[in-house]
Amino acid sequence: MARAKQLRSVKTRERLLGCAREIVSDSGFADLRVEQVVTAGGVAKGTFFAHFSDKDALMDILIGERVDALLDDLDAVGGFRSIAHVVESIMPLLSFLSSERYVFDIFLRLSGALAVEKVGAIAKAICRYDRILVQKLKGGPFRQDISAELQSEGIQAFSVSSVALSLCTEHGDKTLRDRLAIQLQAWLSPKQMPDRDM
Amino acid sequence: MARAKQLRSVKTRERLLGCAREIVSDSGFADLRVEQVVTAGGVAKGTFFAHFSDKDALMDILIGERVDALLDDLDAVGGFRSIAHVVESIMPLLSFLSSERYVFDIFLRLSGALAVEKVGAIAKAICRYDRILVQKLKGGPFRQDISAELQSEGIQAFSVSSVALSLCTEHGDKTLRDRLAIQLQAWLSPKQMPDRDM
DNA sequence: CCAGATTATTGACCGCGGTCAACATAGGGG
DNA sequence: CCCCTATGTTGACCGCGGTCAATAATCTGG
Repeated sequence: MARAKQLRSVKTRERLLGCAREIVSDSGFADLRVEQVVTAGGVAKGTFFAHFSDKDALMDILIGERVDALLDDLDAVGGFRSIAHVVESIMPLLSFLSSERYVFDIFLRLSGALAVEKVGAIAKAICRYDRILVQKLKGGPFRQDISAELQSEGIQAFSVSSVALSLCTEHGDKTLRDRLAIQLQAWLSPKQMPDRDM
Repeated sequence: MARAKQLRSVKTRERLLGCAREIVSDSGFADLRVEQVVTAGGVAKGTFFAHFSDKDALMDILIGERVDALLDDLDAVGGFRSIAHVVESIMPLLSFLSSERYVFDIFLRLSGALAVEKVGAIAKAICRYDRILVQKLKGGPFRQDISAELQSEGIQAFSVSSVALSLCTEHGDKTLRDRLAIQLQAWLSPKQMPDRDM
């Protein structure tokens, strides 16, 4: 018979999460060490891994909640009115993802569900992101020949590639935004007359 | 005065590379250990890092040369004649990238030049990939409202996102190919009448 | 052929993520 | 109240990537 989780345990977990958040806000995600967290939390190393399967699982939570907060903002804006509106709306999220290479790496690695059961915070957030995009794309002033779902897929694909590029070339948000705007223009509002049936 | 690289050194490096290739062909990229390589090569661990800045640098070479070989095949086909032709042409590359999660991770991490000087094999290969795509897209039966360069960017973005998704959901190439085909159809041959000026 | 200067190699050592058998601390019947 | 069992916690230990001062091998000019 499974017994309920003890209060002591949840408190330990919350304490570790709190310490981790503090460390991240002090020195960023990439420099966080598990040792730091357990020292700050006053527990042994093993305890950490009793609460989180690995370091990535902690990062999944920390980054996932950040993304989720940014999605709250995104959710608050109305339906998309233009390409520029789309770009402006998702830029905060992309800025966060490109703020640290490590964050982007984690995000990509944990973006999908590895197994059906172990869907993490980031994976959940991405599903939510997709739902939000689809909802705001519906009825938007964009191409009608493909579904909002497919439009959303494209936005995500271009977003990821733009962030990846911006991390490589070490340019700022400016380049990211401009490149994305061009790509989304071509994706969401193609100007082609379909003269040929190809 | 800088002295020339000694023959012994080149031979050591080549031996390490050879051993590494063997190990990879035996047990894949992810399971390769630096210790394995140096043991097989009959040198000390430090020697490895005298020849490669880190393990990633070795992977960059090994994966880069694989990609380059696949690009040779791609280069051999003529200009793109259809969406299906594009998909079939690049599928070998995408299959390789999705063969191991580790390979894809390395590929993404090293896909851009971190510094201007240290452009690795993978980054070079991607540049070549882009050039090849652009060349084969020019004059293709696709949309005319955007440049071949932009078309190529989109293909790369959709490719990456398709591979990433296929790694998460653990489906085979089939799903990857189908999803990519749909996305590229919408990207390269939009069916929209531009009735509105948006 | 030798001496000094460069380059190549060595292996003990470190940092850090992750493991695990042993131990501590709760609950819940009897 | 005590014992039993499930749950929590511990810290020594491991694997593996990466470092570096010391040593060996090689080259070059005199």
